[in-house]
Amino acid sequence: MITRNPSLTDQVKAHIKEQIVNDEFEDGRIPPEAALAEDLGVSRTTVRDALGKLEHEGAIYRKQGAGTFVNEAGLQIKSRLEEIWSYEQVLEEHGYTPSVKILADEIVSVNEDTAAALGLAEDDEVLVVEKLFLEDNEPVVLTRNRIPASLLEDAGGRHDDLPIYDFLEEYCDRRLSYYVSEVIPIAFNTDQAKKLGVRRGTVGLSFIEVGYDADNEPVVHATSYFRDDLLRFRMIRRRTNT
Amino acid sequence: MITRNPSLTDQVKAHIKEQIVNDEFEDGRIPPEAALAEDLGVSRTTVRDALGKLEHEGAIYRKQGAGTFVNEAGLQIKSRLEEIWSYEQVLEEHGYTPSVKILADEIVSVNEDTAAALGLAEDDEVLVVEKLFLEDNEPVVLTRNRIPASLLEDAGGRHDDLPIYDFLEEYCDRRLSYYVSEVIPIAFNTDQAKKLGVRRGTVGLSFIEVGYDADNEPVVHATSYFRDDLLRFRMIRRRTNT
DNA sequence: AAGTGGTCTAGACCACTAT
DNA sequence: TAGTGGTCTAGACCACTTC
Repeated sequence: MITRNPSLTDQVKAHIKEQIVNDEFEDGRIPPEAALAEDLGVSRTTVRDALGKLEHEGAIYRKQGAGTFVNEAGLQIKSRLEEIWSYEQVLEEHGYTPSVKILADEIVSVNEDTAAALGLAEDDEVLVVEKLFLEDNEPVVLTRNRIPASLLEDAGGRHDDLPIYDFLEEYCDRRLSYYVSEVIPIAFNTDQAKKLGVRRGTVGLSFIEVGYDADNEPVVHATSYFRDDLLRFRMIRRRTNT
Repeated sequence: MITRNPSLTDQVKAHIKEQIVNDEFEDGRIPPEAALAEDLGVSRTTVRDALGKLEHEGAIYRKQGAGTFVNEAGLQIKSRLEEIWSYEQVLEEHGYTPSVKILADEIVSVNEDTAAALGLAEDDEVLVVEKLFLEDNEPVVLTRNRIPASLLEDAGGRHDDLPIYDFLEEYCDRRLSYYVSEVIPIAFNTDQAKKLGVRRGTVGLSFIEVGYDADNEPVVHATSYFRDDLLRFRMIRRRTNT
């Protein structure tokens, strides 16, 4: 069930983004919205939506009355915390060729934390998949995903090499919509340190998160651990007028 | 120079948010956009913009063809990393009555890191303000802000008790627009531990960030340290279609 | 005064969900 | 099939910056 017809807005966004990356705008100044709309044969609203997304990503900034400009500093940011989706992708953006090692892939009884996170009963079962992401044989990220066994349509076969969101679409017919993540600094314990190839007590970042599908149902409980010396996250924090 | 006339969109957003908080929608179902538009006497576009902001905040979720619903889980999230602006506010949301202690407030020669972050020359000067945020006499957050001395319009007087963004507006005529933040786990050193009232080597979270004004000029270099045992951050990570 | 982004309207049509 | 959110248009007027 593949859907996806890039919206006009996304096409416009991609088009402008490409011109930005290729440095096709003089002095980093992007043409007026009205001009872009006419050139591309779309309405100004469509152009504005596209520019709004680019602004949110940090690729451009706008000044009322003055114009729209390329944000050189914003373009440099990699590993944006708000946008991470697959760790393969994150590592690739860092210029590495990542590999993945499956450390565990089994169906077990749910533990207390996961049951609470996913709203399961004590005696429910979950599929636990533990993976290690490496770059040049150096471990960088350790993840553990827990998915309710009741969601699995097909219990057999090799499938653990898929990114978690692909797995959920493929084998559970659920589309991951967003995560609520807790950001936690930790000193790795013996097990984590061994898997990540560092000394016990080394400090790193971790996430504890719950992923929700389009119906706002929790579908995955995940914990991730990162080597701070190899991967560091950034984010753009904007003013909100609550 | 006070501007600010809440836009129609923001008024609509606040109105709907209030109804959500007061649990005025049956079964967590929010009325159709067309109905809201008619009831409030605004266009559907305005309603959609307002709902879009609420969705981004995690207060609601939408399902094409089905409707718009209250996101009970999303409403519970406090201390959203993307939305932090003042630490006083963060602590208040946690139910504390925060106090602030000024540990330093002086003009000094810039160091290498700050010069690079703010694009200053070697011999430039910066105003350094170090603050400790406490709840019930218990330290929670330690921050150090560095602002180019050249931005200061008024060098004298007491002003260090203002939140950094108010200070920048008041004394530098600059409006802080966004931060680019690096999220780093650390083991506190002797100095940090002493100020935060924990043992040396305690693990905590830290930010290193650069704040930009409306003209996209860097105006502040900040470092912050958090006690993980007292304050923990969460965030909503959404899918992006690149 | 001219030009630019910001807000808002009214309406059309499409994609998807529910029944 | 009816109802809902998603996309897009065309145009008006406002707020602000620049010259």
